[in-house]
Amino acid sequence: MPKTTYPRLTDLESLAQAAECLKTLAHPHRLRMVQMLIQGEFTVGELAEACELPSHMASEHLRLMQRCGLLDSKKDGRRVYYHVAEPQLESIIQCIEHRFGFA
Amino acid sequence: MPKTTYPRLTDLESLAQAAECLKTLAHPHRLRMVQMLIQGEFTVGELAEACELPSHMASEHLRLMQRCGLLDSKKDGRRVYYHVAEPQLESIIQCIEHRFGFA
DNA sequence: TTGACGTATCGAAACATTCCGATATAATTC
DNA sequence: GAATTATATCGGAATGTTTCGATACGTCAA
Repeated sequence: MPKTTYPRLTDLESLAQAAECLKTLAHPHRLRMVQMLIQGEFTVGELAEACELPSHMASEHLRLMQRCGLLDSKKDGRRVYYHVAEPQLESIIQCIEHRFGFA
Repeated sequence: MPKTTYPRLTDLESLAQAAECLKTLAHPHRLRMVQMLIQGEFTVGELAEACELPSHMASEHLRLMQRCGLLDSKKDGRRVYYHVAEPQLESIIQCIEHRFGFA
């Protein structure tokens, strides 16, 4: 008797990578930062102010998102501008916005 | 001099709710379960086997996803069938699959 | 070249998540 | 009703995340 057949399964290693990105995104302040960054570049200080955070904490959140490839940054004098690096990020945010009725 | 203008910001409470859902989804075994469930109903045992997990752990993962509204379940005898409750879940998974090149 | 500014890093406390063995419940079979 | 099967819950150890004050670094202006 044959075993139950399942849908094709993605290997757990790829899923773990996806999960890490998602986990990084799954934070209210980080979601707000990404919502802003989808519309353009902002500095650490601007993102911090929008999230009502001390800027050293904004910096830390941004570092995490940069580390997993969601964002990138460029320096201009003593400011650092962050921007979206992952093209798919906008669609994911749109799904989320659509789901939760804000937008 | 006027303050910098930012994009309209979603309130942090809604973002926190979205973040909680995302965090729940952000786990390799849970992603695999959801990938399966998008294609139909499965029991705890089937999902556990597909993830190579003891079934009491699958049960726990499923409980978490049910608690935040991603899944729902129905009982049939001593088996419990889980299925997708959140319609937007499929699009989110598609974004992720598209991003990571599996699918 | 001193002081202020914008950003980043460090270390530790507080908190949350994951995993697992043990145990419990509920439905079925013998 | 005793044993078996499928699922769920409990408690705790291990691990990871978040936050925050303190501090450091690079850049700019005076």
